Amino acid sequence: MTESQKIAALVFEKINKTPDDYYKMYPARNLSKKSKVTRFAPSPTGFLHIGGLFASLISERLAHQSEGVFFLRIEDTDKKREVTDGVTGIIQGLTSFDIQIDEGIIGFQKESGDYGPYLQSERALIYQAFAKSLMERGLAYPCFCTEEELTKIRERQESDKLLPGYYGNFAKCRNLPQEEVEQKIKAGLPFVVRLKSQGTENGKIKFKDGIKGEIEMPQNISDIVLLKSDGIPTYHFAHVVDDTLMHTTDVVRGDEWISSVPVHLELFSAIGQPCPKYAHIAPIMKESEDGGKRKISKRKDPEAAVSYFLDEGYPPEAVIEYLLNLANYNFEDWRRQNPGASIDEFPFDIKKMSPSGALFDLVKLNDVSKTVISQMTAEHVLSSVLDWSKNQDQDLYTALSSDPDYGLAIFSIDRGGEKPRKDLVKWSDVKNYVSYFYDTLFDKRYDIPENIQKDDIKAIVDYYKGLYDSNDDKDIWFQKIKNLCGPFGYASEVKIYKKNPEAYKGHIGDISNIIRIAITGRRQTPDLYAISNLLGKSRVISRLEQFLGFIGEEAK
RNA sequence: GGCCCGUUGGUCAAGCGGUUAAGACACCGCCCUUUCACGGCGGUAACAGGGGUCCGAAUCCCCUACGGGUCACCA
Repeated sequence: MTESQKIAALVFEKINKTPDDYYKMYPARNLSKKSKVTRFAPSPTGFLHIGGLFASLISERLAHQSEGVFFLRIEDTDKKREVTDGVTGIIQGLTSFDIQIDEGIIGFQKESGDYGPYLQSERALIYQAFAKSLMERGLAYPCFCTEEELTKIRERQESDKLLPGYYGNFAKCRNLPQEEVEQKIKAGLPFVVRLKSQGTENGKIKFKDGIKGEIEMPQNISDIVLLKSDGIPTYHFAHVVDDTLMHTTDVVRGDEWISSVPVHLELFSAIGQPCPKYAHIAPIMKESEDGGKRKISKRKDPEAAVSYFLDEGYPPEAVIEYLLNLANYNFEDWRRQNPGASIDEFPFDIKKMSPSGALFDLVKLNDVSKTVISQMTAEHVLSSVLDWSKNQDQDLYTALSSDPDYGLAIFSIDRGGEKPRKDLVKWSDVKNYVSYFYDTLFDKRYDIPENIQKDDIKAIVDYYKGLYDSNDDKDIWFQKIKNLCGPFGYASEVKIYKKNPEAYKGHIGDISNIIRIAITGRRQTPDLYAISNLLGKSRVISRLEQFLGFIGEEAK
């Protein structure tokens, strides 16, 4: 028995499995060569972040486009930062946005797949077996340095402007004699397990990142911590062990990890396994207070949490489309050519991802969302609004659910066809959009144009009230409005007005607008004829009377 | 500070040694139109700066500036 083996046996006396045992337990996946295995591996430290959704979306696309597997692993190795319900929040977030998880943690205390457990806190023995093997081979060692000692080292390195880290002469425990290790362990001193780095000061490593391209960096020379004093691994070690055992082929993660790639590469080589392909994605940014860019932050920006978009009532698919847009510039073109196609058919290409961080553009999201909603069926809109309003707007929910057919009729106006309207950006816009259809919701706020005299408005509405007949077909109805123009000094067609604007007070548009406002309160609505029909004669008349009363008050 | 990454209109971006430097959003104008919207047409607006290499540079190289990341028993 070598000295290293003796120390390993002492440190890990209860560990009797070897990495080989685990390789047998978790054999290669039965997938074709081109199939990618990807994962999302968040720590449950809060809600699902928009960046996390972005990374999962990309990972999921990569896997499912290649008939591979996308799994969810939870990195709960830091109990201090953990949040109750963190895991549930992440799963709910992913499910709301229709990210299909094939394997791993798939629900509350629910797991599926042959490569588990997928909760890192339940994998302690596995990491320890790998650490033991490294120690036996002299590639890891126990370190008894206290926090104070480490702080001192760091301070010295800072003041002497040396490379920070536990390496070279600073690595006091790197070559402790066996007897001393033995004695300290028997004395019950706490210790961590460190990598005995084989890197050299001037050595370089090269790797190819799927997004950033060729990158050259100095080798890792630091004896980083593998196992913390509680026996739980650090991220670095867990990543290497897990992604080896779970046969991950492509690791997609935020580019804050790029500087630890040298560590990961050394770790893979230490356990003698190939490393996966890496793709480091740039963070989603936000315009900062001083006009610059900064990473979108959980604390400052509500939109950092994906729940924000759900609460606001953005359809999940709109957010996904926007994100896809950010990921691949050609997505928009594809969508235009394939309206209605499932995003599964979009040939997502990781090489098309930008190496630099994009500003989150709410205005653009709004545009995408408008288009998405405009292409939904009335049934889809109604059920989505119902779902949303149930938790977010009781009054709206009560009104809509009281008569689903009526609601359906409302959302059917001007929907479908070649050029659907794009009035709705998100479900929270709906109340304002439908309020005039419901006496309980109607706000009676009239948006009256300034350029028309109150007396005219009053007279026009009064006159219209007299000639409105719910039995008229659309042409007759419209002809009546046209006929109304002349007597009040308005042109019955826009063209006529434009030829000779001086001759008129305005044109038929102004007249229709007044009627529109009288009935609905607002200047922008879909087809007024359809609205009137839905409202029914008595309500149209009473609306007109209500308006007349209002404008009478105003005149005083 | 060391090490990495990045920088094309307001925003997202195409571009891979020769282009009138695409397209989308936003903005403006016109047309269509019973309003608004939708749609159509058009417009304003960009290669961070400086050096090279080359007949020729947004594109290749170097420097500078700015932005971001990272240097934990956090992920």
